[in-house]
Amino acid sequence: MKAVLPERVKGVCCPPSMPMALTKVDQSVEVLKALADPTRLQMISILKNSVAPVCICDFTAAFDLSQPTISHHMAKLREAGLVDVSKAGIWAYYRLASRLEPKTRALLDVLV
Amino acid sequence: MKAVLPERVKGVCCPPSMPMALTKVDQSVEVLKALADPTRLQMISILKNSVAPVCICDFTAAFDLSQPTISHHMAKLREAGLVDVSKAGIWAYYRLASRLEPKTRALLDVLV
DNA sequence: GGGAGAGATTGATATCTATCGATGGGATGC
DNA sequence: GCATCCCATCGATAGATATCAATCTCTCCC
Repeated sequence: MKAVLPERVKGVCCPPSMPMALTKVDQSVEVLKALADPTRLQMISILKNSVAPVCICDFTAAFDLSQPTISHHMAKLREAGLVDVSKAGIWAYYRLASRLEPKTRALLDVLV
Repeated sequence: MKAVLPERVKGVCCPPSMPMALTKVDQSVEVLKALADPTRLQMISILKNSVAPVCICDFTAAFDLSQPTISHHMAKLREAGLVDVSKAGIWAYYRLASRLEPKTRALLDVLV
């Protein structure tokens, strides 16, 4: 359990190299922020476990939140590229995005 | 591409069942919130790619942020159970938590 | 055309979060 | 003991976020 530590002198630090490209960090953070909310994570979970697109009115009925708030959360998921929307008459149907990045797909497979 | 939609009558919604337990949702959200920040995601990436524990002074030197801010971010990772700390004299060394939940481990494997 | 319903947008507000300066708590070394 | 260094914590503040009421847009139906 004893790990090898670098020789260290007072006031001298050894800045580690950054293994992740900054663009990749920002992309991942955008997706993580979209998922880091109980309502949105449950929405994604529901969509991932649904074979058919889900009417957003069903989410509004299921959660104890106002209609604008549900719409706001779904918009966040849309902006992050996680869901696609299709209109059918006066209803809006959402589903998991069909063209997800492989890494994002893997992330959702682990999460939900 | 045409999906089968449920028969729908005005004003009648079909609340979907919640596939995720609420406790699991909250646990996941806590980890996701800890990771949903560029600085913290890079910290985790660095720790995951390091064989030896990393002195927090090295993070302070690497990022363009004040020492209290670096300490604050690392505390967030600590509170989420993602990292362990060990003191060596006046230095604090951080490493990826040894007893990570399998799901959390899988999450990090996908992310970094 | 006009009324009604679904959903998105806007505006306002309260809460959370990231950041920094200042301070405190140990450990080291003189 | 006392000065110094590292790191955590506290206090304050600016910016981001979640939430709701009100409004707007679009579609459907009479």
